[in-house]
Amino acid sequence: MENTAENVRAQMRKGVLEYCILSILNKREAYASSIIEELKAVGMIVVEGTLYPLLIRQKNQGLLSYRWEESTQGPPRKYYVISDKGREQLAQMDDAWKELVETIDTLKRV
Amino acid sequence: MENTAENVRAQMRKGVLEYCILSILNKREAYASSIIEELKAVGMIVVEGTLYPLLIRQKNQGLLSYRWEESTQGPPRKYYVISDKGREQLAQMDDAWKELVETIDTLKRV
DNA sequence: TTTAATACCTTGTATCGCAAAGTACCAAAA
DNA sequence: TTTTGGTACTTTGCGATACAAGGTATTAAA
Repeated sequence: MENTAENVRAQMRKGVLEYCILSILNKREAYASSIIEELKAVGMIVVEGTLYPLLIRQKNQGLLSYRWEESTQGPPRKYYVISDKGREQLAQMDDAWKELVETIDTLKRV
Repeated sequence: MENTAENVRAQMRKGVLEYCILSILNKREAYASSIIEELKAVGMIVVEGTLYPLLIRQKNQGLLSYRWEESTQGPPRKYYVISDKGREQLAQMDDAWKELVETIDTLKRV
């Protein structure tokens, strides 16, 4: 049972990923590989085996829909689009996130 | 599969609990029930079935030690104390937490 | 037609938090 | 003395999440 710096980060990310996905899709449509790229760019490594099931879950919950689009460089891409319900969920998550940040801040101070 | 506001909060807390415990114990020694009280006070409900195994895990990792202390009102209490290794881990977690907060912030903006 | 790149998907595993139930100690009331 | 209620610690079974690893399919270039 190791506890590297990487493990610590992975641990902290738990449960926040869903929030990140909705946040990304709230800005623009995207397909899985591009989402992974964006997350990697901000230092949040996510692997395919994590992302695909997550997208399917959110789609099944009605938070997302998707459409196929041809690519000039490879197989067709599944572009995900956030739904009204997804935006409601995102608003809730924004609140929950703010609360969490404040909670940690309070805990450290008092 | 419901998605109430409470579920959203519970989701977000995942993985952050360990950080909270070390943060609390870095301020002062505490026993499980008092830790639950403190977390409840800042709006972070945690139940016994979650906290006790977590404390045992952290103790087994050498992040904490404990000592028994008599109570005037009930059975003896197991006071947990953070160790040097625990403080190192906490420092790593502080960094990881800051990074995560910045990451989310970046994701929302760009 | 083979190879490389891109993209999507599935399976098995470990871990985490929760719900629920159980054990034990102590003091005050019956 | 026995019972009751409060406090505290512990365990078991479950559902959900992320990861590792491997698989399938499409396209274009060699």
